[in-house]
Amino acid sequence: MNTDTALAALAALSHPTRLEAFRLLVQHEPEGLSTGQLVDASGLSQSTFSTHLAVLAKAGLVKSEKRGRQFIQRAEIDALKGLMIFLAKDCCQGRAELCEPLLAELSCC
Amino acid sequence: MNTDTALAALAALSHPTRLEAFRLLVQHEPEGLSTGQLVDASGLSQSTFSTHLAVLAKAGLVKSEKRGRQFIQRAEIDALKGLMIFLAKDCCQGRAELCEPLLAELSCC
DNA sequence: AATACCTATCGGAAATATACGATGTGTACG
DNA sequence: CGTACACATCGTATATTTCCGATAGGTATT
Repeated sequence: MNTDTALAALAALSHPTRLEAFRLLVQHEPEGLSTGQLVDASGLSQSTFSTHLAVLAKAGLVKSEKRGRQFIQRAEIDALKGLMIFLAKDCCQGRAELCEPLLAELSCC
Repeated sequence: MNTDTALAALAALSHPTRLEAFRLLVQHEPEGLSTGQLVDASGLSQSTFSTHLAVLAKAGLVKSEKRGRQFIQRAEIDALKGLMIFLAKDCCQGRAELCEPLLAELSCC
């Protein structure tokens, strides 16, 4: 993950609607949710949510798969992993002492 | 870290200038850098950078400490850690199988 | 073929973010 | 005390984001 990709992912997740949608999709891995289900959950208009979804897709955080006449959306866990590694490397580049407590807390889950 | 705090951190880091400044500060832990040094590194005007710095500070990612007539800025590693745990919990909430490969790659650093 | 359904895109209005120079506030130095 | 310095804030112009309704483009159903 390069800087531009990380910036796109951070910007995509920095909006309440998109963060909530992404979290919802992660919770529903690996089955995914249809776009309509996500629209309903968001409470926004269909068109507005569609643009939000496009932002998540462009950032590589969500992939869609055609299923009959609807689209099933799925969270890209690898993209989240990439973003976290990008952030972690900020503090780990040759400074393991900064990262150790981070890894210790992460291993709780 | 609650959702609002995470959103503020994500938004703060989603701008090239602010992400770069934060990474610079992480690299200079624990000594920190003066605001002026950060302004110079950014290439932006002093006032513009000051507002960017305020965003990082409001998100809790940077703390400043008065040092003579200048301010020393320091990265809050704990805030980064909190954000990463917030993101990790999205995929770990009772789904350890999603998180294992993440932790495996993170332990590299 | 006609219709109903699901989602994307267009057009436009309102809100927010971003940038700068100018100015204000406080601190050290002579 | 006066001056130079370090940083924040104000005022303002521009760009971007966000939202909606309306419309377009496919896909299944009848």
